[in-house]
Amino acid sequence: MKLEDHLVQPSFHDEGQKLHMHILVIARQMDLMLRRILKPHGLTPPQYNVLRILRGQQGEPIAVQSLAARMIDPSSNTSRIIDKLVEKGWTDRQVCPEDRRRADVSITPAGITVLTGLDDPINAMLSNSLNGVDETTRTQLNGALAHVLNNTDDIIATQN
Amino acid sequence: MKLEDHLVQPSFHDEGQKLHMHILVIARQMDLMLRRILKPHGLTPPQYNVLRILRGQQGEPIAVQSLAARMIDPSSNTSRIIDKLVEKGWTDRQVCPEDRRRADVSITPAGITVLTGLDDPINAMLSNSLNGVDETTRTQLNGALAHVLNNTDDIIATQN
DNA sequence: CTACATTTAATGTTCCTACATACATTTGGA
DNA sequence: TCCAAATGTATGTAGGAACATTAAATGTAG
Repeated sequence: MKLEDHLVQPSFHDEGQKLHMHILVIARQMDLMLRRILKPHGLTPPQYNVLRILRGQQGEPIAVQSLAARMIDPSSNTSRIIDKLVEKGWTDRQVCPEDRRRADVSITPAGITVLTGLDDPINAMLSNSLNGVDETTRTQLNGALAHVLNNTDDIIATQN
Repeated sequence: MKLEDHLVQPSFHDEGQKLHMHILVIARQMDLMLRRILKPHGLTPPQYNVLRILRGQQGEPIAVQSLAARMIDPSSNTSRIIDKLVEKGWTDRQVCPEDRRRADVSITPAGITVLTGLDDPINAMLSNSLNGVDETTRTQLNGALAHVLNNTDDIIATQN
């Protein structure tokens, strides 16, 4: 199904607008696919994102704000996302002794187990979604998108 | 700011994963920029999306389900989005005489006026965000992303 | 023409998000 | 030492999104 069919539109006359729409629609689809995989495990995409970051810490606890900075959506309400994960026993949170304002967060063995079970289906999904896009093209895409990201960063910084 | 800095990650070893993250982060940024432009006008991105589709109809009313099919996020709660737009006087909704299950929706002159005022800032934002990406590259990107969209469509259809 | 299925839109409900605000703690200067 | 500002996290609140359910109208088979 082409973008034009998704949006039931005869054609785009502007490659830029089409690109914009492609990015939005694909991001939407990726989110949808991810949610469907995560749902049976009682996880949302931001919660999964947090667990992934914590696993990447290899046991080293991390402050809430550093977690937030690493998230795909940095405006997420990190405290409450952690709440949910603590409830389920997948993360630990405790007051940092050196600075009692801070909360040190880390992943539990149970959290690791959940993630491990998710690795295969999610990697499969990602790899399938890029089927037929060869390595060279992927690199080119990333190059161009890095450019776009730079631009959007500037725009957002200017708005602030 | 590179993707690696956004996610405070030293590097990606996999172009596919990087591409995935690029799409998610950029989509997120585009949504943020759009929301900031729309907010003073009391519009959300899905509401704006609906108004754009209605304007494209050139006066021809459209059923709620057709509207939903044209939206970037087709799972949106179209009825309630229209509620908001009707409240503000930017759309009309009336029962379709031929099939009284249907609701015919159209944009009002006031709605057109709002959109007209938004055209310039939004086009500027879009064009700025693609600064430095030449036409050839845009076309290449769209080609590759069309491929990705095909794949995600398949995956989602299979999940259903 | 009646009963039942299907279609279309609206609504109920629960959870999540965005944004603002509050609270506790630390820091740095007078 | 004391106090104002800054910092780090949590929470209050309003609104939106996701998903299921309902209600009304139409289609269809017998």
